[in-house]
Amino acid sequence: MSARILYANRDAFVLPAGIKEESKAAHRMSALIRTHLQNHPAKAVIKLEGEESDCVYLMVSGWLCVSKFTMEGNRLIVDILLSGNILDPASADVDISAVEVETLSDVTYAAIPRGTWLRFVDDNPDIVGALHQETGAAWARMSERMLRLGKGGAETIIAYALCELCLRSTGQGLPEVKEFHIPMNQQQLGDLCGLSSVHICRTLRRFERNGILDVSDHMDITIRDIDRLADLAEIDPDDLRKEIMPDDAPPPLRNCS
Amino acid sequence: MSARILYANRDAFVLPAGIKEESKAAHRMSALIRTHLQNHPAKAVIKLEGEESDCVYLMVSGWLCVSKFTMEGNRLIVDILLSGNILDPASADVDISAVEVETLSDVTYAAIPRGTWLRFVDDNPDIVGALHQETGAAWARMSERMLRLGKGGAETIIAYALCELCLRSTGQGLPEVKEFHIPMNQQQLGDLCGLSSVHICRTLRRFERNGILDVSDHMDITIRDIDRLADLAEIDPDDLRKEIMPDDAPPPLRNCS
DNA sequence: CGTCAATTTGAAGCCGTTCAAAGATAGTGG
DNA sequence: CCACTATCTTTGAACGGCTTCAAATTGACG
Repeated sequence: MSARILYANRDAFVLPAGIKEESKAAHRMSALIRTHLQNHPAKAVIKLEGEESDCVYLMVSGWLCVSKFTMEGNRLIVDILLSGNILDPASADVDISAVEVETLSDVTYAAIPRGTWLRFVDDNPDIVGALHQETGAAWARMSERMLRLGKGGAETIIAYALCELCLRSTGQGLPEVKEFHIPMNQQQLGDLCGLSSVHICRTLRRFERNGILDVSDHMDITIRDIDRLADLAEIDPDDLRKEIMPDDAPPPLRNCS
Repeated sequence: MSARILYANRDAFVLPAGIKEESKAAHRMSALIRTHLQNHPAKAVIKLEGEESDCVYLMVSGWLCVSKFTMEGNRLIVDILLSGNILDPASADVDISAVEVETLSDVTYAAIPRGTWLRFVDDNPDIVGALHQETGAAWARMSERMLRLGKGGAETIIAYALCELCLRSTGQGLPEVKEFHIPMNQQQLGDLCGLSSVHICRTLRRFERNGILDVSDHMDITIRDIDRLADLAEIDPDDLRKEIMPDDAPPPLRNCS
């Protein structure tokens, strides 16, 4: 059951497992996405918590963050969405978004009305496998982060967040990556880790002091000692990739203009 | 898009949105479940983290807990599964379970080989809507819990866990419920809340002292002041139900013998 | 150069953990 | 029926990690 979802930009195709690019399903998917394509600049709020929500989002490129708020206004970023990820912001009660959705960078996605999307899946059973796998991967990465949020100190949570974002955004294995960029500030990284921005700052500086990584120029991360970082994150670099990344996931594409 | 999944026991049926009980899909689903039905006693480990995993689980009755472990052996319960819930323990890398699955009570479920299940969904597009909604509900309730795990004090986390479990296990609205039972000890509730069992104990006793609820006989909860409990949990009882419970979810069934 | 946002650093305080030991409860066998 | 064991709950005391508040510093942009 290997499944693959591949988004390209202009010549967009979404290819479920084993579907030839020339197949009907591939062409229909491509058309569906192209019809609903949207671009948004960084720092745009796409959807508010509690707002009406009738679309499913298929990410094409860029960084999207999905968050929830406590009554005192504290935010937790529930998940980050990158190229290839799928989101239905609706709660069990359809039409009401359970989350806020916001761009972290320039973003391109297809916003497909839920009815259209479900009908499309109905009519193209070939993509069920790919869909199942993408859903599973999203669930797995939320679980991993949740584990560290619940048990696990600040160092573990932060190190893990960095590893996850590195893996997912570069599409490469951790050992290969030297540098990568995260389009978030310390406050947002704090919201992702359930920590105060102050503590993010302190911990990142400690990582630097200990020669684990360097941070420059608003979250340009240079990994200096991947082994110790992985230790702190409590991961096996290879295992984590297999757990949270769909098979054969393509490298993310540059933004479209 | 109202969808409904309904499990019955001997005369088992799973009914996606608007499907008549007499329809072909309903009969096939019923047959599929009945063929793969399994019973397990309480405290049985169904699946270990990292173990091979080739089945999708459809819960029929009982309480199942899904958990992950840190390297030091700390556990976090990632989700609780009740009647009607669906789980694929596999990570993105199929065949390897990302989680441990364990019974909290006597449990009945259908363990369906992943291939069989995906083929079944392929062949019965009518259930795609119901599946989508069930997946969304699972995601929504994980997000809610994650929010409180990240931001939010012990009182909020615990109060929320109680509200969620009450709603889901009784199938009733919070205001209507006077008493309900949770088949977990304080240690397990701690693992669900990311708190030590000691602190669970202290906080539950404080709730009692303040007249919010009573706990007797290993987690028989009697709600005394639902408004203050909901306040602590930071929920609106009605909203929460709509967010994390699928439409028209039937009340859970008693265990089968 | 001046303004605004983000980062950095210090100090004080609280919330939850850990360790340890004492009660409570259920199940077992004499 | 009582004694015995194992498991779970309860309570106390000390410790520590993270937060909060506040102020200083840096960096980006007009």
